[in-house]
Amino acid sequence: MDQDLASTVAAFRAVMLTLKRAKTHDMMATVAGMRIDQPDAQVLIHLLDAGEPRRVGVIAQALHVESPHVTRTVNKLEGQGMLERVRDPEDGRAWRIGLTPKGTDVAQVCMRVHTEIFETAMSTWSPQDRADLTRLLGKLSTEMSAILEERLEKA
Amino acid sequence: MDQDLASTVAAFRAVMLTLKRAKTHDMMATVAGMRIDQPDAQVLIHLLDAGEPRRVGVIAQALHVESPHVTRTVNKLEGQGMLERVRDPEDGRAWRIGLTPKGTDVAQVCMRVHTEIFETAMSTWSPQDRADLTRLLGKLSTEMSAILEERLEKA
DNA sequence: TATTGTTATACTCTATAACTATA
DNA sequence: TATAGTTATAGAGTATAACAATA
Repeated sequence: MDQDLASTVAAFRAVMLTLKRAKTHDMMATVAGMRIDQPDAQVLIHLLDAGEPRRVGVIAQALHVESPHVTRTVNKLEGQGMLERVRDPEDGRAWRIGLTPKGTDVAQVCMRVHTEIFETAMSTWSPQDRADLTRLLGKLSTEMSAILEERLEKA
Repeated sequence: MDQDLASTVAAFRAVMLTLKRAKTHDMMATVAGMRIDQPDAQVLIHLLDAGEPRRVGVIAQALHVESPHVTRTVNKLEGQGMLERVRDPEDGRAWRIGLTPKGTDVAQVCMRVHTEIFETAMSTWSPQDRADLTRLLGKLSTEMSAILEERLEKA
């Protein structure tokens, strides 16, 4: 049983390591014909996933980074015509960051590239196995986020 | 079905983001009472997992980083008495990097801290769900590594 | 006075290039 | 000449601190 747990952690770590490294991202970006770095892709994907404009602070929280990091990424992408800033009508201090049509296109490509790797890896799986992985990873994600959030607040 | 896939990728990304950030690692290290950074922990865990001394190049390949990065980490850990270098008897150019007793202790703590988070997250799961996640992540890891390795070679 | 975001700066992690030594 | 590893350097990614503007 404990061996199972160790295997789970090891497998997760292995996938994470392959996805995290720069070469993997570069290869994916090249395949997609884009010149874009990892933080850019994360912001774009997040906004596409959200389906509506979001504040800098909200994006930072979702990506688990500090807001200055998001500010710089947003500035760059705004300069490239992928994002646009609009004053938040309900709070004069805040902005809403939204995807432009161009940004939406690029975000979709980014998401597609990520998805495609999983799709290929699972191409021979049974529908049951696919559904199970989705369900279990969803549970794992929810519960791990809650645990870590709680512990970080304590510390 | 495609929605399933998108959810899977999103869930994986969410877990990855929480684990990757510095604050999470720092919190874990503090809980474990250690002052150790992320690359250190990765090398120690890899060697513990391997169960025997390994070459620098082999470690680098397993962690998906370049060898100079491993060299520096190993130098540091050697200076702290956690690793030891022994000339490879079969190849005078190479070294075998092994855990000292102290390094083994620290590696076990590192691994335990990681494992404990997964364990807590899955504490209420059925044995079936746990076993399924282990099996499916194992498959995913194997196939994704193969795909990415193949594509990186082509590029 | 607290909060949203930005600017400025520094640190961590990782990659590339140039070199040494053995094969 | 090819390979294992190291040293030196540079880059990507992220955090912290100090500040501006609005609430």
